[in-house]
Parts: sequence; C-alpha cells; structure tokens
Amino acid sequence: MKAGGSVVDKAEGAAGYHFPDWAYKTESSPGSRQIQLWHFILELLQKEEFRHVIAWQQGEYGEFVIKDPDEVARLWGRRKCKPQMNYDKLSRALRYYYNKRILHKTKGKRFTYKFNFNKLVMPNYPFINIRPNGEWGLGANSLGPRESPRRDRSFSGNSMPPIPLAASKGFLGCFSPRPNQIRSGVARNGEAEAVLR
DNA sequence: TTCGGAAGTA
DNA sequence: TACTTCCGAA
Repeated sequence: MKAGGSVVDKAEGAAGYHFPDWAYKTESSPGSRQIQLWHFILELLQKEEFRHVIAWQQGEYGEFVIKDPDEVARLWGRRKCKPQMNYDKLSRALRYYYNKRILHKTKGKRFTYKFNFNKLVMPNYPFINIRPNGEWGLGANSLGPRESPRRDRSFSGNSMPPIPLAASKGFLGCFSPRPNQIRSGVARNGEAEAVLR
C-alpha cells in the first residue's frame, strides 16, 4: 500500500501539475524577497481569470502570449507597488531573463515568450496539448548549442516539496497579506491553495 | 516591437 | 540580486 514515501517523488500522472524545480521555489534562498516576475507570470498563467490578459500558447509547451501588455504591466505594478509600471519596463525585466535562461523570446510572435522548461518534463499540462509523441522533447529547436553552462544543482534526485504553486486571493495586493497560517499547517481540504510566502 | 546598455533602487 | 527607469538603436 502506501510506502513511507511522500507524494513528492511520484508524479500524479493524471492531472498533476509539474513545473520545473525553480517554479516550485517560491522565492529561493532563505532570505526570501519579493515575488519575482517569472513567478508572477506563472501565477497569472494558471488562473483562468487572467486568460484574457495572458495565456499559454497552444501547441508549444511553456510558451505564452501576453494578450494585454498594459494590463499585465498594471497587475505587475500593483503587485510591486510600482504604479508607473508599464510594458516597456516589464519587458525589460523579461529580457533580463534571457541570459538567466528562464525565458526566451518567441521571435515573430508579438508579446510571446517561452519558459525554458528545457529538459524538465512537464507532463500533461491541462492547458497545453502535448502530443503523445512528445515532439517537444529533445531535438526540438536547439535553444542553445550547449547544455547548461551553469550547473543545475537542484533536480538531481533532490526531492522537492509538493507545493501547488498557487496563490489564492490577494496575491495582487500591494501589501503582503502575511500568510502565516499556511506554515502552521492549516490544511484546507478541497482546495489546495497556498499563498506563496 | 524588441533589444540591451547604463545608472539607480531596495 | 532582481528588478526599475530611461533611452538610443535596430
């Protein structure tokens, strides 16, 4: 029956959300900071209520299109208490992700970016239709001639906590709600929503 | 529209 | 460190 193991190792296989390891890290580093842009993007992406402003691009795993740049910028600005935020600035921040290999631009498509889920497998994602062939697997577009210049020091047999990357409400506030209750272990059945940090 | 340097902020 | 702001160039 149940082994002593946790749900961590095994993927649900059915409808399990599986983002890369870095997507699970709320802020990374013990010295938690503010939310990061890519994380915010991921949050928006998984909420249907924002499908009209930003959404996954069908066909391409990890690719998303910003349908309403102004709105996304406004949302981001609200989250960071930067009322003067606009898409020009937000996109600059996005561009810094190119070097970090977190994102890259889908050339030719306006406002379309793609997460570098690279080697990380993202099985059955509800929003994306991945072909059984796994065409997005190796040999797709070579994003980079090289593997990873930097050492991936996270996902090598390392188990990560099954955090359901999700922020319930108020994740758009300027002021952090301080969800200390989460840590206490207040488990709400039914909805597995945990406010990120 | 997209890119990336440069300086500034927390 | 992770953007934010500004801006010239392509």
